[in-house]
Amino acid sequence: MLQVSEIRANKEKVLIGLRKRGLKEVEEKIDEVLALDDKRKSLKTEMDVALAEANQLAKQIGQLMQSGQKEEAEKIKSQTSDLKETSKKLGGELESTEELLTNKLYELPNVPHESVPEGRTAEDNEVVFQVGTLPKLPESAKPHWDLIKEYDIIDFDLGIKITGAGFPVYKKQGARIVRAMINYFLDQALDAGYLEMRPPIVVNKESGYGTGQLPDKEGQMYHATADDLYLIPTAEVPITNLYRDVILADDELPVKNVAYTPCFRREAGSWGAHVRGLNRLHQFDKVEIVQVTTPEESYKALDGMKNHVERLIKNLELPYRILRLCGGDMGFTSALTFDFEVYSAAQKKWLEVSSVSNFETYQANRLKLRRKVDKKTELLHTLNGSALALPRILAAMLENNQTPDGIKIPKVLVPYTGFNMIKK
RNA sequence: GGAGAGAUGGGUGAGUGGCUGAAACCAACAGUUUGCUAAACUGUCGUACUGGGUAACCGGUACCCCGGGUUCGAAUCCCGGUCUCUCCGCCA
Repeated sequence: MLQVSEIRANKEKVLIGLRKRGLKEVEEKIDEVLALDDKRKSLKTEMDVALAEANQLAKQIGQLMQSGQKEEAEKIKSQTSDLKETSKKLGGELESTEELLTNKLYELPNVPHESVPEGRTAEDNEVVFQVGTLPKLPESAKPHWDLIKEYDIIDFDLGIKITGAGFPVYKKQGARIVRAMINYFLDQALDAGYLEMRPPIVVNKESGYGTGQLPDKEGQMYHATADDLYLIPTAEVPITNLYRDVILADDELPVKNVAYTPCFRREAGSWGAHVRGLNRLHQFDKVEIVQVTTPEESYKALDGMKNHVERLIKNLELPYRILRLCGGDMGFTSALTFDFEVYSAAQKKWLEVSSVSNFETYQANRLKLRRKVDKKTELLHTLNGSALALPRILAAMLENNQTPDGIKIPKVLVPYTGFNMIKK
């Protein structure tokens, strides 16, 4: 969530930024927040005065009682009831004002970085890199949903039987490739200096709010209502929340964590051809990298993460492009996001396989994730990126690497799979 | 699931309703002493909001798991909730 102090100090910048997202009535919303904050402050001041006076009187009564001056004490007691009433009334108003303010702040997305292009939809994203030539497959080339049947490596019908649509069962060489990729991605992250974590894959409400999935995307998460827990849509949620309510020392920074987890997404409202095969699932595997760092370092860290992801995709020998997301397409909590897409040559489609973002202080503010600078506390910056999400990588790999003899496995994965070709 | 115990600052842990934002100890930080290390000594040592000041800083309020209540006054008493631990049961 945005900081009111920031909004106040840099109102113009905030307005310009939020307009880039195509947010309606930005100025009204900002002014409303500022007005509520003013109201909050004056109520607080007023209440503090009343409370201070009441405390003062209570102290006096205590002293009088102890020295046995009961009548004097009783006299003062009668003065306190007014104060009590006013502070109670002000307290109530203050509480409702604060609640309203927080709700308004929850509705404001992060302010995009200045490099974020204006725009509404994915069409407006800026392609910052794209490989020179895209692979051309013969006419007989098959999309991955046909290939997985042919080679019997993923079974959607079995998934439907035991769970439902969008929950595939990986089989035989398919299962082994998934395991190989997870290990390869984790090892690569370890080499890059990330510490491996293995978090729970269900989280409580507080964690949902901490990283901003709640209240914004309530409907996108599976909710285990009996215990009021949520299945994670990404490892970002448990990992970043490890640092909720934490004040980090300088020598603990930067935090670099990597985690493999399954991810669960309801994908309510998704339908049609673009969800075919592995393109969009309710459960999938992902290795996620997370960093916590200082405001000075965070964009350098973002670059580092971007390079890491790029290296992974290159090593997998997949054609790819990098997009700088436009204001309208960027996630609610992000200040700057790079998407990585690989080209899936039989579908002739670009598939998003990674999203690398800097959230600046937006998450840290909700998380209360800070460091000490001199004697003051300061919000840190959080970042994360997929490195990588597996199913679409697999889809592109299957399609692009199909040959009459089978499907080739990229060289870097062979030590992990133990085979270099998927065969019937 | 059954029974019991508990929740206090970075940690351990004290706390008769007013003198407690909170003892003491440990850790941490700064300094003195010291050839170095160690030891000893001195000091600092929570967070948020808020008023004043360029600032160092000074003042106010709140916070002893959370939410209510009693009281002039609550870490302390009462009610409700959450969580943790121990034992038993069940179980990968």
